[in-house]
Amino acid sequence: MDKPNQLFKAFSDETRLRILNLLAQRDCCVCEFQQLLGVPQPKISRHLAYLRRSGLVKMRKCGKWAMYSLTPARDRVHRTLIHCVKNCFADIEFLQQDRERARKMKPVNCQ
Amino acid sequence: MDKPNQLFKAFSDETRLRILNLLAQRDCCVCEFQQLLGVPQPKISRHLAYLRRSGLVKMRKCGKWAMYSLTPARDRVHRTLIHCVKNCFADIEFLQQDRERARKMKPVNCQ
DNA sequence: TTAACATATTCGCTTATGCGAATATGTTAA
DNA sequence: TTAACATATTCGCATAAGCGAATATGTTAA
Repeated sequence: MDKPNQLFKAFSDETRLRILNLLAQRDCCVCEFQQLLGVPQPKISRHLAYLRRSGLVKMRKCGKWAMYSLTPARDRVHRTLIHCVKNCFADIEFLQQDRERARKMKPVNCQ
Repeated sequence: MDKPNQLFKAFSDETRLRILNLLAQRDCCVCEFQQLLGVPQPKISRHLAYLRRSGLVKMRKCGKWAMYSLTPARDRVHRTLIHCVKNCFADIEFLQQDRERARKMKPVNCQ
């Protein structure tokens, strides 16, 4: 994953974009993505693995949960794309709804 | 092309990214892309058609040439991604080399 | 009108991508 | 230790994406 287009590719799938959109708001575990996005667990895990390989997210184990979060940006492209996720989606309804649902959901009990 | 991930997908191919990178500097016709990128003409035309369908570039006929240029950004994501092309590629060598080559090439004679 | 140039598109093929189903692994709580 | 929970991975398949070769179309200049 050096080629800049690979980074764009990581953002080019709807499920991955929804995952990144949620992570821009707060850390989540797999079962939270599952409930928030209404998507089967293997599909979530697959895309999280892709994002991990792309260097966009990292995972920490926390009891029986796997907590995912965004990594710090490595270069300008990375920084800009994450900025985009954080700031450009206000007018995209389904992404705002995902965030709203996350705001209402009690986060997993994990320190 | 409404889904935001479709826009990222347009940037996720190396040839298309190189085309957009050149267009961020100046308008080009197909035969210029061909020389500047060292890529077969049908491949260039195919990716330009893709970018046109994505609403990222527009074309004007000019004699026997087809001059391509970036379209004005329609929304925040579009604006941010174009900004990224214009400003984030300074440290990506092969994209800078493409630009440098374009700077040295005498543009097509077209008003 | 013919030749050379510029561009777009079609075709057949190969590879990449994404998916659901099934399954494996690891963790916690009873 | 057993059951329930949480997550990751494998498999087989379907579709998408990208490619080169060939060809079609349109334009200019001789």
